[in-house]
Amino acid sequence: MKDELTRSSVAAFDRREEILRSAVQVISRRGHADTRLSHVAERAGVSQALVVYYFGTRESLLAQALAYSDERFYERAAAELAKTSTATRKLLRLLELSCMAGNPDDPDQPSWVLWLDLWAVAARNPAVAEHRRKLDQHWRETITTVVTQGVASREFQAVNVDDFTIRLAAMVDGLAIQVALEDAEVDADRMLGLCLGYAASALGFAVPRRRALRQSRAQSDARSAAVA
Amino acid sequence: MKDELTRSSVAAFDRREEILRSAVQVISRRGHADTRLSHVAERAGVSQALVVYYFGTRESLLAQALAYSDERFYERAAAELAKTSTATRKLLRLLELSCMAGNPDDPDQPSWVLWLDLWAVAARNPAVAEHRRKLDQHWRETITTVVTQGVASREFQAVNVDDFTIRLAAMVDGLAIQVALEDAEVDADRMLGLCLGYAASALGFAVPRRRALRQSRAQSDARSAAVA
DNA sequence: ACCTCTATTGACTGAGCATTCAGTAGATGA
DNA sequence: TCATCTACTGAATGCTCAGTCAATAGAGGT
Repeated sequence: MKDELTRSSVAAFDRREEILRSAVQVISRRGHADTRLSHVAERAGVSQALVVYYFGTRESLLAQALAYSDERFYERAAAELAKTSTATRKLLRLLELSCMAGNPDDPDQPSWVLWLDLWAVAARNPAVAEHRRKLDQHWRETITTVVTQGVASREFQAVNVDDFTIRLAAMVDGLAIQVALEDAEVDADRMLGLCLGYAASALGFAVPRRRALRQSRAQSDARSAAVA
Repeated sequence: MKDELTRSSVAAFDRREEILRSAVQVISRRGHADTRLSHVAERAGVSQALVVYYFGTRESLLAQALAYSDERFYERAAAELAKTSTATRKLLRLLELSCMAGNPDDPDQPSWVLWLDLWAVAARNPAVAEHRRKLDQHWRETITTVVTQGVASREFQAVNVDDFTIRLAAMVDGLAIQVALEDAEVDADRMLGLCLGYAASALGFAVPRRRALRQSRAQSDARSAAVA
């Protein structure tokens, strides 16, 4: 599959993305700080010089890789939301997506570890910081929209939407840290339960029984297996 | 003040801590990844070789600096708690301490930026991960103890203490990210308000009017000024 | 007076790595 | 068939740094 594309003469526009995907994987495994151009090149099956050819500098490559990774996540979330109708289901789905901390090897399912790097990098790199700010704002707007819809449709009780959104987003981030760092108490399932519980009690809706990560997990495991 | 100690013949045991403090400051400013032994040495006013003499490797120095920084924070928090009696006041104080994202130059008041680095490093370095896990557990136990006390004394309504603790801790971490990265919506005051609001509604106590960060801020500003 | 131990340094080195460069192979088009 | 452009490479280049080493100065002990 890969080789065909590589050999094909028109595959040029794929290269860039292929390198980005490789970079995401390498960063996930080794961390932003320990990611070398040579690692990325090797994983992408190209020369180190080509990576520079496309991205100019290492810093630029890494920044774009980080951006690529979480943009994919938001795209996916948006797509899922569009397929869902009621606000309650939308919120549920949003939280489910947030709680699957994918294995670092599947580039389509970004792992939370990358966020840890993103935050650390954003703390000193203004360009990355700006990008992160935008993504975060976008994310909050997504939540806000869903909640507002739910309040309007009487699925949710009236709340201060801004406060709720910021609290929920923060809780997700905070729990994600625990999951990413493999805390003994908090795994992905617990994380989902805690987020769901908070949202349900703040918004006054009932949590559907047995809404665990089973289905999503099975799905993603299948994909990982297929890839490997 | 510094010079006397440096010149003194018995100051040897200070060196180590002095270097650690310098490392904390450099990491705060430049980030873990961009911290060089030479920077730390320069700031501590010693030779680069001496830093290696005390800490062996760069990695070891940085790990110990991170550890040093947040241990100081917990020590301070514990001391403050001991001075406070009612559970409500204890919780208030805990949250206030969590919400002052100190300026990176004051090593006694660790800034949240360091946590971002700590998390990113912990994701790949098992030793750091282990240390972080312990600290986090300790932190949760602190919260749990206060809440349990409050429930027992009827200051708080009965809750699932474990769930509450994890949620609150996560919320603090998540909001801290925003504060550290200078989000437009969330600054330290807003952070405190949101945490306080959540705790108050979950535990059913009343938030004291006008409990902002003013006093703590003034205090810390004064100290920073004195140091500079 | 001599030894030894500790804290400290300046100067060195060698590895690792991003970036540069001079080129090649193939496609496109005139 | 020649010129040009794009994708791509291998091999240099040169810099940055962590870690080594041999040496010194002073303190304490004998």
